[in-house]
Amino acid sequence: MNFDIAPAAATPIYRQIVDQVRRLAASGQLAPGAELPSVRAVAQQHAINPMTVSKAYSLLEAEGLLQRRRGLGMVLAEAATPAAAGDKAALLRPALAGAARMAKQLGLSDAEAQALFQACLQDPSSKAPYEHD
Amino acid sequence: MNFDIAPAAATPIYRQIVDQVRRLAASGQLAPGAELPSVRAVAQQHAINPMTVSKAYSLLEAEGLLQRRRGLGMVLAEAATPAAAGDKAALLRPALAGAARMAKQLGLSDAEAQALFQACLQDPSSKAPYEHD
Amino acid sequence: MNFDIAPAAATPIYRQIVDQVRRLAASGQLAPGAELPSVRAVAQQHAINPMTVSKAYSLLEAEGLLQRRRGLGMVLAEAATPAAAGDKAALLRPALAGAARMAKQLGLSDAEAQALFQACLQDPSSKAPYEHD
Amino acid sequence: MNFDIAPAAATPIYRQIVDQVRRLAASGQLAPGAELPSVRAVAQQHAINPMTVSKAYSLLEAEGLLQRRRGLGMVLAEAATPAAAGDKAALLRPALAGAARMAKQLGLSDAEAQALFQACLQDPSSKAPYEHD
DNA sequence: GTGGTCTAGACCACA
DNA sequence: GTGGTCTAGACCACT
Repeated sequence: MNFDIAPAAATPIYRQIVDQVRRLAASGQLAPGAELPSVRAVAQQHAINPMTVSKAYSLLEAEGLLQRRRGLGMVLAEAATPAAAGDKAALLRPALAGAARMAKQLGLSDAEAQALFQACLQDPSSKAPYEHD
Repeated sequence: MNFDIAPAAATPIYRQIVDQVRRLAASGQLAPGAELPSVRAVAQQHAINPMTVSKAYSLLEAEGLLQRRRGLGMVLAEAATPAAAGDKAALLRPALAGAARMAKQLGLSDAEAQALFQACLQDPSSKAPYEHD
Repeated sequence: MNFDIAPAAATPIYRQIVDQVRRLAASGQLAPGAELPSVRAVAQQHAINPMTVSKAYSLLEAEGLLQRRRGLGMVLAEAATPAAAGDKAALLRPALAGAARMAKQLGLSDAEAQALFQACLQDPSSKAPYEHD
Repeated sequence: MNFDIAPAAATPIYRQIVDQVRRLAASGQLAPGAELPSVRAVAQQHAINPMTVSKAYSLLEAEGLLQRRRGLGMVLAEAATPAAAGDKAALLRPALAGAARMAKQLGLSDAEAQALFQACLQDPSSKAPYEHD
């Protein structure tokens, strides 16, 4: 399991992790009982502070999404079943709504905006949103 | 000219202004030479501090998008044609790319994501993205 | 007589005028009794506010360098004889001293700095110093 | 690392900092990855407001010359090689070009101007340029 | 510890 | 009228 982290992005690192776990859990790509990479492993891999990863995990634990298994690290909580389509939509909508407002301000037609989105869906490269210059 | 400001959003106010001017300039809705509302006017209208508005304008000036007409106010730079102000697509793509990655992590199909985006384009309500809790 | 005015520069317009008249008078390029261009002419030629030109002339009058001849406009005061070389140097030194400090911070040798200055002396084009981005 | 700040000069403090960092980066005296003194440290050392320092750093970040290491401080951007930071000559030329035009207006010969510049290079004392009266 | 953001208010300078 | 600059102090967020 790899997190997709952009240290220079505007969204704080701990939040990038939290949001990603939420989404992976909602989609079922992370199954109940599945182990998460250790704090140290994540920290080392992305050259970030272990405290940052730990903070993210702690938040997810407080939320009930993760469980601490002694000596084993964190695993996805058994109760964390994949979400219904509606719930998934709720996690995605804010981002899309923001993009939609931007498209309007840019004077793009709905068709143009959708074409651009389609391109992004097919090409998963490119950077994170809201980066500071 | 009115800015669309959400004081409670996670994105700082000054940045909301900066981003909006960029998009309005790129779309041509703000023509080169056009006057921007005065710092004091914007501040009063949205009940925010003049310095916050001033900060946004200063950044845009440093960026070359705005020019100071001394003692008169700020105008959109003559050189800031919609083309020069940056591709519309370039201003929108980061947000869409981020949303696309989220959709993948949620296990949504491209069609599902597109449908949700379509809904957002037609319903301009809803909140700003990336709000902190 | 033409003033060399850069409306976008950091130094205020009125001060650009004041300093220029001082230098032209010190050098003798503007002789005692010589007429200065009218406020309206300068304002129109450079698309600046007549009040700005007027302010500059008033300051120079208060300084004794200009005299108001009724119906004739401003003329250089009879008492304004060309300055000695030492005085001219005094008007130029601050600018050169600032440039010298910059050269040091840039790690340029004296020879390199002088070569660059020599180039500037021979090519009178290029922009004003201290422009805001 | 110490900044050279003149609180009484006409050039605003934040701009003195910005310009100095630019020059130190261009000269290589500040290497990519090097840490800058903290906002609070600079503020305390020169008895100025932290926001003033912060403003300078923010501008330099927007410019791409500095990068924020969250929670740690600012470092010179990795991409900011002396070359990329802008030609040394480009940073010095505007000041020299302005001085050259002044010299012409003063009726000084190139040799006289050069001699005066030479003196300034050897005597690093003297005041900042463009002080308002 | 770090920087970011905003406020409130002051004073200046320019046109 | 306009924006620019700085201060003092608050609170937040990240590491």
